[in-house]
Amino acid sequence: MGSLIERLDRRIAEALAAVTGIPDAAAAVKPTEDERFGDFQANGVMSLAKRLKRNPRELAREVLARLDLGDICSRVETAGPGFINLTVSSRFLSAELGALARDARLGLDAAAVRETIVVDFSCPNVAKEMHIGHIRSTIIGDAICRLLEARGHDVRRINHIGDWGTQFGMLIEYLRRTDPEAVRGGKTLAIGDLEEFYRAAKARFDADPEFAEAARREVVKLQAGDPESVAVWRVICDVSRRKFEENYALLDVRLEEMGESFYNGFLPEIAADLAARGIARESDGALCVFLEGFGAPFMVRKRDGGYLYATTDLAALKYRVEAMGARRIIYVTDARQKEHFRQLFAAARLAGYAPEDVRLEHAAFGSILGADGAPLKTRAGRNVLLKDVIAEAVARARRVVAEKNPELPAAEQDAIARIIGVGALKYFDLRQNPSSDYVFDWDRMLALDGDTAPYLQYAYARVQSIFRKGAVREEEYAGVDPLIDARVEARLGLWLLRFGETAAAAARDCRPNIVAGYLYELAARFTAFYGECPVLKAEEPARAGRLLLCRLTARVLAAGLRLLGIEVSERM
RNA sequence: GCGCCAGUAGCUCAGUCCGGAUAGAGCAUCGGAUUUCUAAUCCGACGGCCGGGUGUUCGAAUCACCCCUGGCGCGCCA
Repeated sequence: MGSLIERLDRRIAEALAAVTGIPDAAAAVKPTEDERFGDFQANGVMSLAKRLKRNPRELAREVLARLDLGDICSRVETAGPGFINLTVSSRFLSAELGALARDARLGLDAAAVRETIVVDFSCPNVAKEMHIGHIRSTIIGDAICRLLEARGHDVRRINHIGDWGTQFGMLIEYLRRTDPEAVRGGKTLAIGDLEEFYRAAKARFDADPEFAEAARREVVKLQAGDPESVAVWRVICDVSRRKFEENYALLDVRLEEMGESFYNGFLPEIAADLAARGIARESDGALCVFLEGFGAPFMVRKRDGGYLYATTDLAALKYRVEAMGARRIIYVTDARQKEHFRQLFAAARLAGYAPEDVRLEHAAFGSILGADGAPLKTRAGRNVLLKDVIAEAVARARRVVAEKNPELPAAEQDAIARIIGVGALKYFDLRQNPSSDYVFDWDRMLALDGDTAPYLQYAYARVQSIFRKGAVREEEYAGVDPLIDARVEARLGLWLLRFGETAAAAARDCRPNIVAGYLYELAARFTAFYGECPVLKAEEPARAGRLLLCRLTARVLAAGLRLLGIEVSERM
């Protein structure tokens, strides 16, 4: 059936086509920004009039004469230079809300075509602790996956971890020397702190020439598949993986690991294929793809014969298209890699690894800055660890819960603090357009007022409180078409109807912030309704209708937050 | 040098792809609301040459061109 906007758009487009004879005339229906202009407006008449060199107001009147929207609207009128303003009737709104309440999907329809979509996100490096630099990719990537999954797609959440490369020689050699038992048996491992381990290995590498030489020999052995080297490499990867999983569990993020090493065997054939077909050629001893419009070539093999991340990315892309059947590949990485991905996509198209109808997207995100405007670091100038950030968010939330609701049992306070703390952390990131940088601010993130997760979660808890307080049974409101009397009810109801189209737009554009903005507005409209309209004490039939609005609000809030990977609490 | 991104209220940001009505929100500030379903709330006020300029258009934060400022990226790291 489509969203209300789509339906209005279609009807008006038909009238436009009938009047002008232009079949693809766009009605351009949008919600109004000012309520005096009704609920929706169609802007299409004006641009069409321009094209036809006609008077837009006159054209609008003709379209209006052709238009019968009596089943949806209580008022349809032309205004200004050629707008058509639409006001939805309360009878229609009531029926739509009744139908929405009976829809398990809350208007969020599955996409017309189910596609396999690869989302490449998180991607930490083995032997390094996850830090603040991984939070955006992990949180945004997860939200994008949830959005696409909600649209019914077959989403592959790929963790393209950095588990291969020259630094492994150093790490393997270091582990051999400092924990030979772990290397042999692998049962216990002395790597407590991955950051520390990496730093120590690096320090030794820089200071000890004999060690450095041994490390270089290790690289060769590892790449040649030496069993013992591979075994030690596995041990290091396993330790890292366990560390990553701790973070993912805290964040409730699920990933499928396919690291760089997975593509190792494909690299020579990629280079050979590109060279054989003349797509890449030698330059200064290196093998490069020269792409039009780029300053630098796309290098796939170094002078020394080694491969680069460009080669791995190309191999991964090819694999995803050919072996996994991806119709869309989304890379959730730092905006600084924009040029790299433009080159990667161009090279993949040129090589035929990605046919034109496979969409390649770089969902780029900006940096997290400290209060000083520089990228966020600890006071000592180190990376802020992800687990520390999560712990701090939960601890801060815990203090607030204890202050606001001291009578709750400690265990429940803990559980609520986790939901609020992690939710606040995620929401603070997701509410902004991914592409922009943002300033990290604990106080704003966990503030109880304004556009924050706690505010949304609180709105949810308040709705649930109504049902608890009134010991409301489902039969009391299920199946009714709510009476829409008050303006605040209509405003809430109209907004509830837009959940599906909003989530679909966010999924299409890889923009979780669209959902965040929607939910904030929903919570605001709900609290306005809540403040003005008594629910439990209302007379029937208003009471049942308001209960239905409350139930719908709670469901949409929970479902919407769920799309962002944020949980709700029945009480807070 | 070449390229990419950003510049919107005191602060933090939406809106820019696809041009519409008087440019929105949050915070901060100020004023108001509570015998009432969680005040972790709500209502109101204040606050803008949308970095500058030129152009296209009935109409520009949005499109084009030029300039200024800041950030970032640019062959053998990822």
